[in-house]
Amino acid sequence: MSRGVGRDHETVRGAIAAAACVLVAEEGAGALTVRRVAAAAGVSPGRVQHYFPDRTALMLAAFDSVQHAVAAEVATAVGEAAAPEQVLTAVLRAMIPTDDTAMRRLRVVAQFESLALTEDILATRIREGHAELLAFLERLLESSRIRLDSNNTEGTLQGLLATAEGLSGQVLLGQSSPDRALALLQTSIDDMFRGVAS
Amino acid sequence: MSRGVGRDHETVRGAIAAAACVLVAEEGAGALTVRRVAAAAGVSPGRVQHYFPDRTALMLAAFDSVQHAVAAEVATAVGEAAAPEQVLTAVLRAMIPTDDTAMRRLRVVAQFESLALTEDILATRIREGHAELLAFLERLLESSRIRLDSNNTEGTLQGLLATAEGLSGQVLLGQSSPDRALALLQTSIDDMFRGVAS
DNA sequence: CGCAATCCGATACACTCGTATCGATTAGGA
DNA sequence: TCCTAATCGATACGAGTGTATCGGATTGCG
Repeated sequence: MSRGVGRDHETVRGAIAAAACVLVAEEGAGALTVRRVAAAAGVSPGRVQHYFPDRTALMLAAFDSVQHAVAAEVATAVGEAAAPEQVLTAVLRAMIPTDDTAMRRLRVVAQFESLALTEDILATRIREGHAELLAFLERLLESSRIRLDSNNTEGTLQGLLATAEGLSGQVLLGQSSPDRALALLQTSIDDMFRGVAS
Repeated sequence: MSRGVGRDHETVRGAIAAAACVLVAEEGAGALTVRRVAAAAGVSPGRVQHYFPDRTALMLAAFDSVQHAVAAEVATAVGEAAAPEQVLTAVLRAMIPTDDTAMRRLRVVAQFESLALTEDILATRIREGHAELLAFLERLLESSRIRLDSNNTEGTLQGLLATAEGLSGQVLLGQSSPDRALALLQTSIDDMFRGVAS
């Protein structure tokens, strides 16, 4: 079944999109090309063209691929934690790359974020994902007995997310080691939980 | 004096680099091309080629252009402030884009940061600039009577810078309004100055 | 068994890219 | 004055790009 109608469309699409992601991680967003993605996936350029009509469609599929990977990472971080505070901490720590795979994944995310400054469709999707994560964390804290100070849960969470994103960028650029970034993030989290009537 | 030896080399180079910056701000890093930069600068492609031997040289010149603009912005922010706390606050607030020009400037910085994930030379220069800013702020606070808590001035500053960078990214992506980002940044700064023996 | 739909490789075309090169023009020092 | 070096525009070439198109191969349904 190497040809014909029998192929699982979504499987092939996903494999090509995944190959596109590792290509972006290693060579940047400028490598998002039909022929180079085909080479990275070990596939003929015609096949890539068959599954993705546009270069834009290829780009969006690659973005969906990382976004799903990030969502899965967050899900496992949530699953391993018990108390709401631990969930929040786990999610935030997952935004700091420590091993190679997280490094690659976050490099891809960074590349797409810079692409989003030009491509409006990407910006919209990133905004949606960001809002979804924020809402999830907000519900998490509000449904628990945890009440952050200054009755401004959303703002506090947004600040924490910004800190984690900034630290992630510092690690990606080699300005800070992963351990140092994790430590700084932890102090920010602790500062937030301090002065809280738990 | 439109031709010949009389031209001021650095002036022309700077003008082309500046045009390259606005091009990157509007169309992304993928627009960093000899011909497109020439068109944006209102200049023949041959002239751009004369002043920049490589595409890499053009890229580095454009990066130097924004870096100098950022340094100038920081300098004015420092000049307008009096007390060291005000200087720190002014520098951090300058990292959040409020008007169009700051928006464009920080968009360019973001594009170059994503390029730096692939181009090592850019990453080195960004690291140097970042370290320089960090050292400046550290000297500023240590030379004054201000002593931050936990005798960890550098770490605290790095955390604040990460927060400002993260908030800047959120504003660039439209996830947060400039006013909201400024407010969140201010609370982070206030939280830091709280519990300090001033 | 047909046969239509899908899958896939190959080719072609028009374009843009970086870069090399040539010739003309101009300014300023010998 | 004249001549060298700098400046600049134009052209050319090979490589790589997105995309359209064609033909063959394969599968599953009627």
